[in-house]
Amino acid sequence: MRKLDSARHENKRQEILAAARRCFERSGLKRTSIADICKEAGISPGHLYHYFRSKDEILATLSEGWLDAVGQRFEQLLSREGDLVAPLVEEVGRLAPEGSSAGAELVFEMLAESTRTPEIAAVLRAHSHRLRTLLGDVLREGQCRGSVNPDLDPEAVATIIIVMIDGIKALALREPDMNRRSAVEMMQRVLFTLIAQGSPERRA
Amino acid sequence: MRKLDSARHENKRQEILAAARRCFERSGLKRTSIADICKEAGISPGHLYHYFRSKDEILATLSEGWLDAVGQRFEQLLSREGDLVAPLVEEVGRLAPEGSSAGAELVFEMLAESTRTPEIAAVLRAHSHRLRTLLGDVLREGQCRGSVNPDLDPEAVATIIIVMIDGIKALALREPDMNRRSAVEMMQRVLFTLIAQGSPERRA
Amino acid sequence: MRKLDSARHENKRQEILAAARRCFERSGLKRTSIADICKEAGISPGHLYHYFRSKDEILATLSEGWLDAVGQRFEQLLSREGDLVAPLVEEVGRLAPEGSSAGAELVFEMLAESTRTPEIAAVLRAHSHRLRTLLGDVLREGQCRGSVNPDLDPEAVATIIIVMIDGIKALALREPDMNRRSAVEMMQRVLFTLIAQGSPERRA
Amino acid sequence: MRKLDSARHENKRQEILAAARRCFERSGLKRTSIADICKEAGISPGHLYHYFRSKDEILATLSEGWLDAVGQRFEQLLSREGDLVAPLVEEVGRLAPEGSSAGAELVFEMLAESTRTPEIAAVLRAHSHRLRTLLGDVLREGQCRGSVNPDLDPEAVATIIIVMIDGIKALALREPDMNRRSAVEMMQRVLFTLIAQGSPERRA
DNA sequence: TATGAATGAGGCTTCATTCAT
DNA sequence: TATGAATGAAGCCTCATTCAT
Repeated sequence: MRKLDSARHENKRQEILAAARRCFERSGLKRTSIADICKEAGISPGHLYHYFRSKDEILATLSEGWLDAVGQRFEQLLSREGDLVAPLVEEVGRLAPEGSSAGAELVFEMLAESTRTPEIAAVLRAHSHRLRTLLGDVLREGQCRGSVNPDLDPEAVATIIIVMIDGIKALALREPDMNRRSAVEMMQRVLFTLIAQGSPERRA
Repeated sequence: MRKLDSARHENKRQEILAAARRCFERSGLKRTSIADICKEAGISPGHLYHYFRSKDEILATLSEGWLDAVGQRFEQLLSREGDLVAPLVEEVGRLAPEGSSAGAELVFEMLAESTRTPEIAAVLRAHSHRLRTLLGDVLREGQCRGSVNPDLDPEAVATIIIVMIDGIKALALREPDMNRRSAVEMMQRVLFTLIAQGSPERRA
Repeated sequence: MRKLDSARHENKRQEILAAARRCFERSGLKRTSIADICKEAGISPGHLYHYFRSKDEILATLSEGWLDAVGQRFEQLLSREGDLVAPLVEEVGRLAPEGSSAGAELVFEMLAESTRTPEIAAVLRAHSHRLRTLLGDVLREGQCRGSVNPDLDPEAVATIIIVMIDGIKALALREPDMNRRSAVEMMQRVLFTLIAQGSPERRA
Repeated sequence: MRKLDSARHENKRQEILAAARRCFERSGLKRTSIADICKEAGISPGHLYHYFRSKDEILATLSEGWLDAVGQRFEQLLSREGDLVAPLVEEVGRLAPEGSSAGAELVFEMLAESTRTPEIAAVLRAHSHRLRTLLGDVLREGQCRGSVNPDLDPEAVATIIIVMIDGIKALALREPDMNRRSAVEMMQRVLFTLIAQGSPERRA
């Protein structure tokens, strides 16, 4: 009984989160009202408060799940065989939103909010840490396997990668009509040059 | 007579803009109400509308001025003698917010808003274009002077630089406590390697 | 359960409409604020928006209901036996506001607004059409029964009647203290002469 | 000196009135702000208060002048030779706004306001009286000349005419797209039949 | 678990009018 | 005579949240 109920509860929670996500992506954080989310989720305003204590909690929960997904993709890299550099660079390129700006606005709205909402700041920080750790692990593994330049500091490179990912998302918003392909490719080349093991005299 | 009056008008406008900027930086775009700005500027709620037609117009004006400032710094590069690569890389590094996050939130809030507010999108797009042109000019000039790798496409590199600048600002918000020095330095190194023409042993 | 709830909802809607109507009649369209209506209805300012999307919607709904009532009175004429001319003329006379100006101001405020508010214009136009159709039907029926002059164009006469009704309402506002009885009677006589079939010497 | 000044003053007053009229006709009574009038008149908001004590005073003054014009047209009828009925009916028909609704909204906005603004009520009442007197005079003169039915009460007929004029203006707002020609003609025919002395078989 | 009625503060903006110059 | 800066109350509407059922 309990199990069932809590499973049901969790289900509904996820449904609401999904609805919230759709709303946020459609209309933005601030422009999405609780009423909007309820309508999208097909529940009543009052009922939502059985599942979440506040709008902020919805956002926080949502963000965690959403950022988790990004993390997972990098985690999978580790389980691959052979060269890691190419797949890593590939994966970074894939994060560049191709057509739409995906949920990039949401990230930026969160970044903007983070100075004033500690919970959001915490979520973002946690995600950064995790992503850096993951990327660091990948790079370290790459160094073991000999495909990544052993002179590099994995964490610093990981940070560079994070910077680039955010930067490209920003670009997608700054110039939605731009063909970002060439920029992304050049960025991938830069990254490849930076990471790949090769003629060691090219780098310090 | 006229001059004086319109000077006064312009003065007040600037005062209000300054007040708005303080408010935006203190509380964020959406959390700042017209009333807040008026209080900060020491005027009555209605009076603000003698100077600006709407909250959006305030933001747009503010942004233009603010983004202009960034543009000017790059413009000055062009008037320099000798090598342009080092100063350029230097300048990019300087945009990495050292202690506070400067007005970075504002940019991200604007990026977040841009999907839904065409005016803001226009401002951001215009700034991107201008910045890319400026950076492109600097790089081209560098190619003429022989300090920049002539094989590079100036516009593509300019785009990379913009991506990096935004990315670093995001980083400053993601991890405010982080020592970003090393990350910035590494990024500068990457940039230098990308741009600079010639013997790689020139750099550490 | 459902039924009950939506009945309740409808009830409250009607209460609010009634309150709005009282306010409009007391203070006029533009001088009545949402706050006034809420106070009159005994609800909070925000709550009104559960029932109506805007002040305009309130007006439109109100008007429809109100204009419907007028329409019904003419509809009933059709179900009568015998002569239709006298009852019709009677009914028109009854529309002349006796003591107070009833809701005449409201109509005129709507007429004044109609040039600038398409929704209101639509309501008024729809009502005119409906009224003309109704009156036309009555007149046609009268022609069948032989009491209405068969040479008349029912629609044109219907239009004349509408003109007279509006004109009398205007008169009630132009000269509230005037004894409108004689004017109304003369107008009825004119109408009768115009419509009625038969010996012309019957009327002066 | 005085004369000149007060002539100038009067001039400016008229200019402002003209500007106000344009604004009122363009945007309606309530939607026209003092600022709008000032812009249209090319003066500053503060300055307007040298010429008029309030917005209401502007409206009152304007209305007087405007309604005067209508009065004058009927006054001229009296100075005509011969038959008065045809010209009178003609004149009434001319008041039916052909294409645009002219300033009809303004009248109705005033009618709507009149219940709550005694000054406006007074203006409207005065105008009604004057118009009735004028029309009464015309009709009486017609009776003397033998072209108007001597059995009629001139004041009552005058009232009917006023009613019809207002009613047609309302019609022009109710159905702006309607071809009002036939309605107006029928109304003129009705009026003619009512007023004219003589063989009743002349008209349908 | 579920509803939706209800709140009330707060947001942006407008505007008639006054006042210093 | 003329300006336009300045006021502040009010208007319409939104919305996160609570509460009775």
